[in-house]
Amino acid sequence: MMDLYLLRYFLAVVETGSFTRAADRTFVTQPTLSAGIKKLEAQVGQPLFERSNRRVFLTDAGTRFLPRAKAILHECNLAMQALEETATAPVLRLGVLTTLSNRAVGELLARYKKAEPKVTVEVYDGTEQELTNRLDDRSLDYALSVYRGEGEDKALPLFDEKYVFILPPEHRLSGKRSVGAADLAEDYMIVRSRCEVLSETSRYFTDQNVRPRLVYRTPNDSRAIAMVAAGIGGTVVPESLVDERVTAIDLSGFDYKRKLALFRPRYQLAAATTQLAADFERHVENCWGVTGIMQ
Amino acid sequence: MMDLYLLRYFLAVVETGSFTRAADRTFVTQPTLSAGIKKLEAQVGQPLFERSNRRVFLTDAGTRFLPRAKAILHECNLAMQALEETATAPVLRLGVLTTLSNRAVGELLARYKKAEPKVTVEVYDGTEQELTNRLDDRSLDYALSVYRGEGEDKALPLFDEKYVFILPPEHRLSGKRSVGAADLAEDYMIVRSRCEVLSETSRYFTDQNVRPRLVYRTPNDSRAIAMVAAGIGGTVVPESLVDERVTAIDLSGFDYKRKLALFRPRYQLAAATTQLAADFERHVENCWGVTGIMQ
DNA sequence: GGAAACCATAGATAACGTCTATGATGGATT
DNA sequence: AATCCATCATAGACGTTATCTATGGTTTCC
Repeated sequence: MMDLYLLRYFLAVVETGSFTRAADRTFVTQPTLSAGIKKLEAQVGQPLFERSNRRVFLTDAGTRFLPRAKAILHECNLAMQALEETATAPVLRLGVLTTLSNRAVGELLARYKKAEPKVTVEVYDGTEQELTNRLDDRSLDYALSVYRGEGEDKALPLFDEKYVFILPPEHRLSGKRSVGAADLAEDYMIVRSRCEVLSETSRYFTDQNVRPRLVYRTPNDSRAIAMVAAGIGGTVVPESLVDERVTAIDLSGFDYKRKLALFRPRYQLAAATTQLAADFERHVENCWGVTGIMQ
Repeated sequence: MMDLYLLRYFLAVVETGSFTRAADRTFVTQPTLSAGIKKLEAQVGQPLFERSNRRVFLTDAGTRFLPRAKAILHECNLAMQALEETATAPVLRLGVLTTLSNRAVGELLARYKKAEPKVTVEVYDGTEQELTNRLDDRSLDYALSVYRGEGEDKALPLFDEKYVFILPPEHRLSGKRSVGAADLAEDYMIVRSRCEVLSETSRYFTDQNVRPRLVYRTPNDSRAIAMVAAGIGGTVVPESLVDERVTAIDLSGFDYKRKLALFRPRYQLAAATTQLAADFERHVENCWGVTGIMQ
């Protein structure tokens, strides 16, 4: 495990181009800094600098490490800032799975806002794992994500939805109700890199000896749908993501579905917010309950 | 500055609920861990645990610190992983300002993909500051962001666009070409928390003694627009974000514009990628040049 | 050729992290 | 009520570490 003071030495060398100037900047002597860099290189297991003719250059490992070192120290600063901030007015911090429909989430929260105009909802995107982690580390209160059988103390089950394949409206297949993998053999595929059924989708095609050409990959579903609408290719999405800019068709034999849930806080809420939380949970259940999204 | 080994002690205490068990988990003795927690509390300047009747509870500061401590150690793990990863096939890492139109960016990249089908483009969202930081720390190659007069070595200037106010189509003002602040005095305001002209927007209304009610705040522009379309309120957006779900009107006297630019790599590209980069820059200039977005 | 600049090593030393031993406190048991 | 047990805090000892000064080795500049 590396030491933060060594990261400071490392960044000082990168910024100054010299061990001697870096030592000045970090208020130690040059031999101390030299030994510190040596120690850091031992900790990470490979050289970070190439010393050549009294000059210092980053190695490939050093270049790769540099943004990470900055991120670590940035997180440390955020940690100190978090401690310094005065407690702000309480808000509801809601995580939302990136693959959820913006429109559906917007409508859900619009209705909630009408019912509870004083509540501030902070919305955070994330992958399943990110949302789970943030619930665990208490940086989120609630999360809308995929249900995987968690107990009722952790999750309020919501509705099911299936996956469909979306295409530009002018696509030759856009009038069809359902197609097979072979129908898409010559088509372009857009990859939503955060799709829950990414590997299933891949297997669906490879099992039928079909290999659509991958032309674009993005974690941002709105961008993926925009790319479909723009005509660059098609992609698999949960049904609720379909909008009027694209055409949805079924994939024969692709029967995967996902069930959503509202994940509950993993810590004891303050007394002042338990009623607010209960109201929020009821609202979500009313709007997105097991019978589907309320129209 | 805090020490990482102390963060490990801290998390062990949180996870086990006890200094003694945390000491076991971190392979030190209980007095060592106790002193370590004391040292960490000195470093951060406030108590993180409340010791009460031989039990340990997180203080408010400790609760606030916990996700940050986890994030720091997570970044350290990412740093180590980054060093361990073998060099992957080179890609073009493009940062895109969160307030850019998904549709416009999608079309830009769709055209590029047609011209250069073999290039993998990784797209990352961020605020201006985040994109600048990531260009600086070399975790992005290019970025599409707001131009603020940077030199040609850093940025390729693109087109201008103005800001407009968007409303749900059925709004009473939606037929008008232009409105004043007073016309919106009783309306609801959605805040795109990453808008470049957030403070100017606030000042526009307060200068005219108007205080629209803030009902929703989100960093996600797609969600903000979905909320407008859902009828919850209106918001200020750059013109290119307007789509058919909403109505755009001008705000009288709100003359702010933004100029976009393609920000260039802040390091020497490898020889193998200089041609690719030049092609990409030309593509962007052709599509989003100073005359506006190519239709 | 000598001076200057810069990184690496050696040895000394103060500071540090950890140990054992023990104290203080409160709850559980008898 | 007395005793035992569990747990955190403190004290002192000690091995290790981070930093210092001194100096060596190499390269560049004048």
